[in-house]
Amino acid sequence: MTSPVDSSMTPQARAYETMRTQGLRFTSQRKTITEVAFGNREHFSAESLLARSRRRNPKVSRATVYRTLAFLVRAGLLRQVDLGQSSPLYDPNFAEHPRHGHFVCVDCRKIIEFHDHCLDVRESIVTKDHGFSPRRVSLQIEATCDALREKGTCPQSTRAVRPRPKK
Amino acid sequence: MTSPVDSSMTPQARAYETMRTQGLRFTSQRKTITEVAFGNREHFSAESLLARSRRRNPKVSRATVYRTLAFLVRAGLLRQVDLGQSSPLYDPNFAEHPRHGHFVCVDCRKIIEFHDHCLDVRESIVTKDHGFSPRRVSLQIEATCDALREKGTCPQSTRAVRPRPKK
DNA sequence: GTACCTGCAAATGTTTTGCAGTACG
DNA sequence: CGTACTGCAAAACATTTGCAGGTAC
Repeated sequence: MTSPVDSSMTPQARAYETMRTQGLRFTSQRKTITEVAFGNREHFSAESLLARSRRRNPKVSRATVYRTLAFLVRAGLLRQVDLGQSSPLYDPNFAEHPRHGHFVCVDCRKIIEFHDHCLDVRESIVTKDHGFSPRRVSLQIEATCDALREKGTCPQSTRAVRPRPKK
Repeated sequence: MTSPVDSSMTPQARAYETMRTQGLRFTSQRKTITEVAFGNREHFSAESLLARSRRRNPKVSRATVYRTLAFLVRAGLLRQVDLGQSSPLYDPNFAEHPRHGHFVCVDCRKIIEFHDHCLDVRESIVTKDHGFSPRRVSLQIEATCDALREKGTCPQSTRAVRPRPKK
């Protein structure tokens, strides 16, 4: 559930604000974990979040990482996405782009985010047709990169790309 | 990868045929597990598949269930779907309806399958626009059941429904 | 000062694996 | 008959939890 926190703020600021609002304590561990989680746009695993957090603040424990991840997901700031890895990833771009889907490149395993308004509309229509009201949509497309197959290099392969603006 | 086995056969027959083609042995355990997996259209967990298989054939072990599940997924006959449960489910309808998505009712947790050709088309276009060729699409929509909210009962709630025919 | 939070380590739950014995073809 | 397959139990993981001590407020 999204809390009633100003959505124009950065996810990191919203996390702090939500803690304050709910009377949760602002510990150095929570600060570090939140900073690292929203420090860039990459998707990350719990384990890599722990490793990166510990580099900044050795006091961070695995248990606190899991507890903070659960909080951030509950707060609607982070989304757990399952892209076929052994453990789920967390998507820090969810709060700012709640409707994007993911391409997973079958060749290089890179994750590319995308958004398409027509898909949103059609998904909503189909859902209504079946007597439901949509709450959360999760679309993953495993795909091969055309440029990679033709030229042997994958132009997208550097890192996750920001979703295109809505048309 | 789908093997070069006649796709007009039932998934169960295709499983046996694939075993034969690959020179794998046709054991009573594999027979039981395959029968149970494709015995109805419900999605199931590894653990429930084990329980149901053992009811028919006490010789079935947990290890063999996991090994056979991996084989059936590799053969393209079963699909692992992650619908937010603690462990993944397996979808026996995948071979016959490879393009369907899933509604997950937020209220009753029931899983309803659906298919929409317009979505297929739009997904394909979006993927191509980004320089990819789609291989596998996975669409889950968490939703609330309108009838449930209005009348207190969920008409869909009996069991997974077969996808609608393409329009 | 006192909840609330944390780290630790043990518990949990799921899936995988090594190995000695079994049975399919 | 040989080799692939199986069951068992242990191992390997990922995640959660109980509890004693620490700390934000």
